[in-house]
Amino acid sequence: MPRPGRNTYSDQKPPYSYISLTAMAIQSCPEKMLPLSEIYKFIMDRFPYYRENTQRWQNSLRHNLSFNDCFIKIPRRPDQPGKGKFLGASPQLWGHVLRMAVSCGAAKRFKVMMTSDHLAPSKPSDAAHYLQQQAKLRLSALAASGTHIPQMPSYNLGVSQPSTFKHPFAIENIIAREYKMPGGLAFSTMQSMSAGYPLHNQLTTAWPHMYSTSVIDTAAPISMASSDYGAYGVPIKSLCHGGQTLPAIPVPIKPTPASVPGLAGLPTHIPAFLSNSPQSLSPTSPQTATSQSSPATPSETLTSPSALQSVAVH
DNA sequence: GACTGTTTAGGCTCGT
DNA sequence: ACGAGCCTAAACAGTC
Repeated sequence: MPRPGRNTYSDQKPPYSYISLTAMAIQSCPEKMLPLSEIYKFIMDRFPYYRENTQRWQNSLRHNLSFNDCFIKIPRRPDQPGKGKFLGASPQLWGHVLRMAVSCGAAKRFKVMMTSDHLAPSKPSDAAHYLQQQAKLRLSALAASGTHIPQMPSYNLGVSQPSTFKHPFAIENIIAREYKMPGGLAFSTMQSMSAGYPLHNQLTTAWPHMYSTSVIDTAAPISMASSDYGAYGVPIKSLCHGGQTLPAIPVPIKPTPASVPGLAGLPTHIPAFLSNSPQSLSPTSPQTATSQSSPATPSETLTSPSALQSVAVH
């Protein structure tokens, strides 16, 4: 099978949702946040498909970013004039991935997108099974770290056998080709997200005067299985933000509803553990600097059912 | 004026 | 048939 190069996928529409594409762009950036224009650039640079009809897909992308709460918007610093805010990943992205696994929506879409090429020898169900496996691993890891983990009786996260599925469209396969750290660690940007909550990085970058480095979460990175990629190749550990503090400044893109259809069986406090309270995971910093002054409290932002609902494959 | 962000509406595909 | 998820188009308001 030919090794896919940067342009191998050429003009075919990538099997990614706009959410995934945006996540890729954000993760490719060391600051873990990008303005909209840079996200456009990232997508067009890597996916020739998106070099055409820019108005169409960019409008769709903006729609998704606005409609969904997988991303947070970080205001520009006063010394960073420009249009629009910076976009950063929110823990809802993990909920997005988890829900994909639960609903097998990833497999559904994956089947559609991949059956026509030679890139996905795995069964479509493997993607969903793998996501479930990774969700289970994440839950187990959080349990081991002492974080309260609610029961999830409505969801079968158990998988007998982890899949070795790795999609050539995997984010790291795309990003790593160009985003290697000086030390040659190709995936260090991914791992940095798994080791610490990217929001901290985002916020200290955007508002260094507000976010002291003392709030860096020192919780150990969660050890994942050898393969950490879900459907679409989205590296789950980079999306779930295990072991993080939760700055309060980010506001949900849209108000989170009190209840979300489709998550009826899900305990409403699940996002609380996904977000990992500072108390449980940031011993050196019981409270983030601004957790009291934010217009949107972490609980409002991250513990609503919508945190897991988010937007599937958008 | 161009860009950004939000909202509404409709269409398509797929699973139930 | 129906609902869910996703994509696209369009309109509008705000910002730079």
